[in-house]
Amino acid sequence: MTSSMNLGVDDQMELISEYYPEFYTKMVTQQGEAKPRRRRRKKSKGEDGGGGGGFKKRKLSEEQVSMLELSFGDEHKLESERKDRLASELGLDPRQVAVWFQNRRARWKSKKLEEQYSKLKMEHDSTVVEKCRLETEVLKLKEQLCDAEKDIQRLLLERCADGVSSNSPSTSFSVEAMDPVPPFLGEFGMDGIENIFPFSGNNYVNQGMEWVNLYI
Amino acid sequence: MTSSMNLGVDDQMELISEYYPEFYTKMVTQQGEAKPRRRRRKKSKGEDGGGGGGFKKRKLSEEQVSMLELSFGDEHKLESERKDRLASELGLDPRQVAVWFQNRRARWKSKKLEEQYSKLKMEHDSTVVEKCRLETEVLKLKEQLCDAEKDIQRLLLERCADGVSSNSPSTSFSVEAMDPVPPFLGEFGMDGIENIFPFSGNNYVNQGMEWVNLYI
DNA sequence: ATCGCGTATGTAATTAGCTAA
DNA sequence: ATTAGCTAATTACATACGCGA
Repeated sequence: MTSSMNLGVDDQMELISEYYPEFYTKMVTQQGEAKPRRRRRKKSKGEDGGGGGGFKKRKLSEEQVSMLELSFGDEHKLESERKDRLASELGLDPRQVAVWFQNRRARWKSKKLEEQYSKLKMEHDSTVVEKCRLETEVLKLKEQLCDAEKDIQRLLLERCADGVSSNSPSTSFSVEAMDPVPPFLGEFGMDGIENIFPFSGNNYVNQGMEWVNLYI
Repeated sequence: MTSSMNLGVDDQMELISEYYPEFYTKMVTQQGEAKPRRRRRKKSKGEDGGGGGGFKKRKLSEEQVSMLELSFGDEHKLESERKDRLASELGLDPRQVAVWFQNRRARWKSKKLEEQYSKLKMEHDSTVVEKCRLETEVLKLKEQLCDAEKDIQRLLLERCADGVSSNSPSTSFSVEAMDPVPPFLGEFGMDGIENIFPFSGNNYVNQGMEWVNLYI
């Protein structure tokens, strides 16, 4: 509806012939068929290829494509020399070869991107599983720690109760033990415990059992 | 120049409009000039036989595109009715409108995919960070648990040493009275031990249970 | 600096295969 | 069974950018 018809038919034909120069079109057919009046191409396969109104054969032959693929596999870049060689070998215009490579690179890129996506997806999923596992482990450990703390409190109370007379050089512990112990050993809260039990040094963990000597 | 000499002008137009619908759409925008004659294309691909001339401008005008975008924003699918309406409003072949929508959907899809990728990437990264945090937390908790366990061992030894003379097994249970720990202790068959050490029997004991033998 | 070339990106159009009305 | 519309892949062209002689 917009203007469009300000060009004459000749001009349009000129444009057509410029746009679709024969070298890629292999043209043809020119079937004398009367008029494709109004008809939309009755697609279905054969019609076009055979002689229906097909103007051009834009599709590359299988051989051409496989050759191009082979070359692409060697190297995604296309130097002039290779381009010209391929073009003459395959009977194509160098321009076609160049365009094919451009498009092939684009395709390769998006496929690559898709691969990366699914790779990342896998990685992510397994990381999520790991994270869940760690979360439950943390919960379990916290619970255990809580229980252990309760045991310690119990033992301390017990000792405090019947150990007043005994030789424990650290009666002060008992007093300290009465302090409100942090109900839940905080994420980083060994401090409370250490204050209460100064005998549990930081590093004795490494060696393990020397402390036994103190009591044996 | 091409092979259409045996078709009348009308037929040519029909073919043209069928295969190259863009020819009766824009062209305009080309500053009025009836004949876009000779070269504009600098050169390079120049060859192009024939007559050089013109350019094609197959691009849709901005107005057309923005209209289409608007419509696409409303709804990605395109019903016939809308297609025809748009086509006549924009002076395009319905086929063009359909093609535009198809391509637009494809673009939209790949953009969407890209978004999803970066979203997943973000998510993944933050999950990895979380996982690291959890790992260190697990280590810390294990250490704390180990320390607590050692304290318990020490206290038990202490109690044993003290209590040989006057141990009141019931005293420890008085402590237990104030312990609201639910007795879900038996998971790992600690029954015998719990009788002796009625602490919250939990898995944490399992880790270093060997020492218990010393007292049994 | 300009030009030529290759590349990257975006868009238009075509084709083949599939599906549903 | 035909037909229209869709997706996915292809082919082609244009435009813009970078680089090197």
